[in-house]
Amino acid sequence: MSVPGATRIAYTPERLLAVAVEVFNLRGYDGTSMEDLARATGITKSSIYHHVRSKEELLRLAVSRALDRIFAVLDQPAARTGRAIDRLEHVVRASARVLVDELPYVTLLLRVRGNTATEQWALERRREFDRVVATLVARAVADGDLDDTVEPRLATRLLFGMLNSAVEWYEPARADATADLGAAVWRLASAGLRRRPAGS
Amino acid sequence: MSVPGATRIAYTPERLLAVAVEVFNLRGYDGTSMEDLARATGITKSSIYHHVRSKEELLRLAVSRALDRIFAVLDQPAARTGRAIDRLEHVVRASARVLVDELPYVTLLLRVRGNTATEQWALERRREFDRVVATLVARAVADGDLDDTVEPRLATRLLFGMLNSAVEWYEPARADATADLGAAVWRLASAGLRRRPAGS
DNA sequence: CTACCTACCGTCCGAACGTTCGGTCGTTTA
DNA sequence: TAAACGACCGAACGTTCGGACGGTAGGTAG
Repeated sequence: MSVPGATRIAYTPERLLAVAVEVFNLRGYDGTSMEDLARATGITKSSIYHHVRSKEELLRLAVSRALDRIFAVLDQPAARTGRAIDRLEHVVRASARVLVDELPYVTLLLRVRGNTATEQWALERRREFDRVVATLVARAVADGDLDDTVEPRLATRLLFGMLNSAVEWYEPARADATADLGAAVWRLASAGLRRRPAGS
Repeated sequence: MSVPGATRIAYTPERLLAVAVEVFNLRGYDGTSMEDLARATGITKSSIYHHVRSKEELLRLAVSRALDRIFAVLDQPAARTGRAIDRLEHVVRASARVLVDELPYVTLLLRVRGNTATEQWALERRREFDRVVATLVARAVADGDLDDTVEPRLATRLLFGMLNSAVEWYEPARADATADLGAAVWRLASAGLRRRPAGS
């Protein structure tokens, strides 16, 4: 932690995690060996075990981080008060911001398959998030703001399927038309792609 | 395992593949051992090698099947002639049908990460499909059928992100509101979820 | 100087991995 | 009836896996 100019940069669990998550996303968690991590970090396998207890702990730290940020969205004032449709819009836009800001961690979270206890816990929390959003959609339908032929659970899945697909193609480096992912998703989901016949 | 009265049902590569793909989707390809497959098939590891050359061959057979069906969509007449917007609608609906009909194979295809040569080839073919669809979207914009603020590549990714997310939640057994996945996806993508102010 | 700490390394372990091999057994063919 | 075949098995192969262990270099504190 001391900063004596040009000495070796020591690993913290945080920095180690960042490297590990990149490799996990490249090769898949199961497809990544501790040797792969050693190569990517520049330290040996045994040194990694100085910082973390196990390979699975790295996974747990990563998905916890992603889940914490995502659930924090639901606690924001704009997600808790006001008209359901506006709360929904806020959740979509804020989730998109989390996805972009924490891209590697969210990516890993969305690829979890349920092999270990950690992964099953992650899946359960994701389902919980979906349930909350589906409730929001249902209220927006009841309010008359969403088409009443919309099935809330289906709409939620398509909406977040669209948003979450970004982990497969979003490139933070490129400052292209996808500057605001949340805006693009919300626009498509609420108004559709089709050209409006007349004004507005 | 054999019951005295009944004749033994022998495995074909096809039947073996069906079982293997189910397990791959449950545990992930890298997370599945040949022992896992042996347990799931009821024959031994060595017997599996009587039918297929390697574990990777099972993956190749599976993703080939999915890719063949998906690319067949682009060759259908309705995808090759007519107004771009109608061709696009057909591609979405027909892709949805393929996704549902070949759910396990498409699921596996969409989870491929590029670890082996087989996987990289699968990724490249998927990109090719996306390119064709993006061209279709661009033409529909040029025709004035899609909003001209729509960025073709982004729209394509969101559209198919939405559709492809179905592999994570679609249950063929349940005959619920998602009877026609393609219709639901196309409806959301073209018109959006929002309630229209007045008639139509 | 000594004692101690943190970050790291080299070496090793048992288990599990994908794959191979020699062989068995019931059915089909000649 | 004898030969051939297809489907399968048990045991083992060399390799790689996640992880353990005993060290050591260098900074800091007394």
